[in-house]
Amino acid sequence: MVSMKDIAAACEVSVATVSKALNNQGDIGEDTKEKIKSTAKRLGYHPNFSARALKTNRTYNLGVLYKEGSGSGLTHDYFSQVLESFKNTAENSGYDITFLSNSKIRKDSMSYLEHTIYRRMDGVMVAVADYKDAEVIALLQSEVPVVTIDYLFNGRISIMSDNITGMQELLSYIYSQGHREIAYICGEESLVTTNRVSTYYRFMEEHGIRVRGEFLQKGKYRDSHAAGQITSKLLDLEQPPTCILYADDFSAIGGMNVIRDRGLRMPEDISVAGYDNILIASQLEPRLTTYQQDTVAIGCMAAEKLVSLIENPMVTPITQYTVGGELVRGRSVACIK
Amino acid sequence: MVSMKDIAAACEVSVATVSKALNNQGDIGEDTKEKIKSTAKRLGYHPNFSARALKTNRTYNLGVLYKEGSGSGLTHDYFSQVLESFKNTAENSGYDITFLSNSKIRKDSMSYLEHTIYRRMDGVMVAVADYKDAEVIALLQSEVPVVTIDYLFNGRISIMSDNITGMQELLSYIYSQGHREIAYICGEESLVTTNRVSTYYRFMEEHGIRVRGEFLQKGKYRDSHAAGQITSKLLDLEQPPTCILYADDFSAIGGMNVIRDRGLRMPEDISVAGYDNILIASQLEPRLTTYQQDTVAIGCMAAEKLVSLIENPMVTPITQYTVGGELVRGRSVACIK
DNA sequence: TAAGGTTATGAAAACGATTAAGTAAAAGGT
DNA sequence: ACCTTTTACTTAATCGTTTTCATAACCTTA
Repeated sequence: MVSMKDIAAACEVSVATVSKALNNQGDIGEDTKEKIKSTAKRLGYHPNFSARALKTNRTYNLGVLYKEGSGSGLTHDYFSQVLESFKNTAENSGYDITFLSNSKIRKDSMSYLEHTIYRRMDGVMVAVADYKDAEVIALLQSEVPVVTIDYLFNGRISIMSDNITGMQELLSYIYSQGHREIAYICGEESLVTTNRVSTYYRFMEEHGIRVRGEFLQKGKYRDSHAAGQITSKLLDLEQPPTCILYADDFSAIGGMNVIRDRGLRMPEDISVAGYDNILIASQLEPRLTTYQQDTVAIGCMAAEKLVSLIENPMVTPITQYTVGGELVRGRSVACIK
Repeated sequence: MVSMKDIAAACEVSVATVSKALNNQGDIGEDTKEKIKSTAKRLGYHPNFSARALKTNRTYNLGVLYKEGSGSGLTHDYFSQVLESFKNTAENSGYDITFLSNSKIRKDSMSYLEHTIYRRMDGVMVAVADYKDAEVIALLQSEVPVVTIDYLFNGRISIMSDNITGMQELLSYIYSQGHREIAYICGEESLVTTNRVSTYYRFMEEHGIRVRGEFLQKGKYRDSHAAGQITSKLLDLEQPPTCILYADDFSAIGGMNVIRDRGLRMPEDISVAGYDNILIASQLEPRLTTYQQDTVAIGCMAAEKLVSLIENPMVTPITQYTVGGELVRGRSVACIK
């Protein structure tokens, strides 16, 4: 592997000169600089990242902590889209990304924070379901620059998908179509769920609708089977809802199947709506009404803010950013006015 | 950041002794070793990865090169599952993974190979659609340890999903249900496509069925719209197929919608089958008949072979590994015997 | 008891870069 | 012609490890 020493020897200059020339520091004569650069290319020189990192204490490496209840890992639609966008933005700024491995798996059992320190990551993006995990908290309380996604932690930048507006827009639309008996099958406890559920209650209250206890059901995210079962229960009610709102599109699909199996028509007999606008949502029959979170903007903003925090810690405000989405009017909500 | 020097000072020994003690080298007295280890813990010592990498020339970092035609990035079902499994296995062996960024995006425009060298990655897993890309070829021809997924390159270990058996099992099943007029809408050119198409031809030949030209259609992977259009064409034929086989489940969904829109029933009027068994395949109506590739085994094996190649280059055979999958009998193929 | 063998530890070089400080030569100013 | 400044470089220290070789102390054994 050719190093600066080799270039220095070839050009008969010192290593320091080579370093400065390759880093475009002003201190070097034009001709020498050119000569050094061309021999570097000719010899096939590539800077040694480890050496540079050792000296500068900067790795240009960002950690990604992702863990989610159901263990779907990278196959999670919402997150994998956010991650893809985060990765692209980070790479544009010269940062690579590395996963913070789940300590439970790892042999020598490093914690997230230890892993971060070991690799000397410049910062970490955190997107987890379980913010009560002690290891996650340790990381959030550390000195490491962090941005969180869909979670607020004191003193940390956070990027939030606007679940309040999202839920509001969905409900407004459903309401505008004449629905008053709207059930909501929510997901596991989390900030996202809290925001959505409280918005549901507030919306109902603001529109003078009494929420019946059975209409707010606790389900699981991305579990079509569970959603199907709850849908069954809802349909069995003496006064079933006219519209069921699901925690996400996967759940909606589970519900839709149960509805279809019962010989009910959508949306004539019952309306449904999801959340996320996953790829096949547009291919469902009927086309699903849902809310598309702006995963690209979320990932992009997370990367931008994290990089800014790393490179200009003093001028980077520690705040919460909210990213709106877009209502997708499918054909799964009937107009019953 | 506490370093070995600090521990050495605290224990009144030399840095060399600390290094040996922490790495469990035999050369150290039991009591000193214990003392060093406990002070290391007490002071909150974490080894500096960059320094170690600089000295040992090992980063315990694996590159992942992934690029796919449609630009779906991490949101690609098949790949994200393989990657998840690869990542878990790699982490178990003490390796982290880093994405090889797409050079087109990167500002300073490093090639894949340059990126690999810059980060001094110990090895790379390659999963791309376009194996004609000059940068990909350069990487494959380099000195870097590599495993490829679903592609054969001279002198490289490759992990292949068994598309031949997969296609055969699907076709056998469809055939066993009485179908003879089987159309196949394949994906873009690639080794995977080649394997599947040739298997299709061979199967037909072996069963004495003449393949009609219109029955082999060229589509795109994961493009439900395109698949829908081609489905339309097939249905317009004077003698339409009794079963349409799609390149993947996404495409199948596109086709199913067109079929439904035409008022045809599945599988009574026409049968369909997909490939991949994506998460919602089981939720479709009718439940999709498809073939599930063993993404977990593929990712796991890729990581194992790559690590083995890195750690024991001499005893690691350079061969091709084939990973079988499983036929998923849904309800989308009718028995027409 | 001297020669040889263990065992535990230390000194120092090396990995490949960055960077502060120093220096010689050329250029500029009066 | 002399002093100052600028330019273009070099020297040398440093980052935190690993590793080879040296060394001192102690233990065998003939």
